[in-house]
Amino acid sequence: MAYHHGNLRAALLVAAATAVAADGVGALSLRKLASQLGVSHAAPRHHFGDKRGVITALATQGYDLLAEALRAAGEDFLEAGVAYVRFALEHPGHFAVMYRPDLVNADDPELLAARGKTGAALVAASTAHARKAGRAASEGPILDGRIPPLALLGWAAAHGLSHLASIGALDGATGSDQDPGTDVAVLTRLARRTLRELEPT
Amino acid sequence: MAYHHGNLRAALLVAAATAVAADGVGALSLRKLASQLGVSHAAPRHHFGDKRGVITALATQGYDLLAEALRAAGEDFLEAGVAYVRFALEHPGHFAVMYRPDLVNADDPELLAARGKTGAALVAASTAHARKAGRAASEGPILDGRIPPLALLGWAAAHGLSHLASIGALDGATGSDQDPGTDVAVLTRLARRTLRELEPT
DNA sequence: TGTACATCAGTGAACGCGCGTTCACTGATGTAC
DNA sequence: TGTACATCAGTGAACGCGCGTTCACTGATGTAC
Repeated sequence: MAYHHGNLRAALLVAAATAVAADGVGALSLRKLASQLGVSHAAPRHHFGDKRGVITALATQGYDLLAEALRAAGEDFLEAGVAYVRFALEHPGHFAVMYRPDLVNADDPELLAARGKTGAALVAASTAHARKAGRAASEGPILDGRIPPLALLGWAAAHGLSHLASIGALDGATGSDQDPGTDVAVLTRLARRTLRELEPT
Repeated sequence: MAYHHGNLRAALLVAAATAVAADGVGALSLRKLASQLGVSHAAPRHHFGDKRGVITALATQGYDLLAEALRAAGEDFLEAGVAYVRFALEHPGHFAVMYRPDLVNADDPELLAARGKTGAALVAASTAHARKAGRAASEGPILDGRIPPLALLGWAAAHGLSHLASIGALDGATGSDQDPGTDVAVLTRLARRTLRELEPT
């Protein structure tokens, strides 16, 4: 074991995401993370300042990953919603922390930038949807703080599905024979089937 | 101060709901609750056994309250959704704990009964909706674990709106001049406007 | 009406625990010359 | 190529804190007779 870990910052974020996913953010302990990585318990301080800093960095990474997933879905409302749900299922540790403003440094510039990227991707997808539905003109602008009802509905539905799925509330709701449990594919299919109800016909 | 509080169980639940709403469930401390009520820190043990018991009782009370609110909304899909959102806004402490299966005694019979009542009320509302939309026959049964896509969409949307609103993510999304903040009425109106998109026309 | 007794509700001292944080430190790395 | 020095990354001992829980206890209440 070298004196310098070499990659401690990234390794801590991976360990933190895993720990939060497993036991919830309330059980997150810097000491546990450090010992898992074979490092002194004071080492994280160097990279994140304090515990809040670790959580802030995890949330920031989550927003970056989500923004990228939304961007990859293209300007497609349905696919963006599905990507949102899939992100929550595949990155439960990040997701759990992204909507906990009480646990992060609210004015961290990197956090704000990453969150802004996610917001822009959501707006892009809903703009495309509004255009497709031919309702853009009657709905007013999106960027000044108003969100078209249908776009908000889509976001809320994707978010609700994500949250419900992440806590296991949808287990048994798929009609599938196998226990869905953590089966991302099954739940993704459920999300697609559900969100399809919002597509303009 | 009488030796017997007389109403300690109920008072503890009120204090717990307030504390969770204010600082999150992670900051919940039995010692703080007890001292707020002017009671020894070991007193809660008599009524709830341990901390998990307190949280379980809070979740149970939450499900009871929600089931009653849904029932009061009648078998009306839109109003049930609005009631769901309003419940989350008016009882944030309960709501925060109802979807945290990791924090409760999973097999507590009273919890299961109360949760079952809520589930039944949700099913009733979505059954009514399916009937209204004239799609019941093609959607298959609801009670055997399958949920019609549109009903799931409604639940997910209501849940997503509730969760997003409860963490302040919708502040500024209403288009209202005033800062919505904790304004239940404004957010309820937003929820109604949003969920209306799901109504059969 | 009174007495004995069981049960219920709350006390307060004590325990051990894991935690985040602080601090002076040391080993490793990079850079200027 | 070698040396000096600044900076970066991680150490490990120590601190105080609030917490949940345990335990023997005491005061209050209800009930049987």
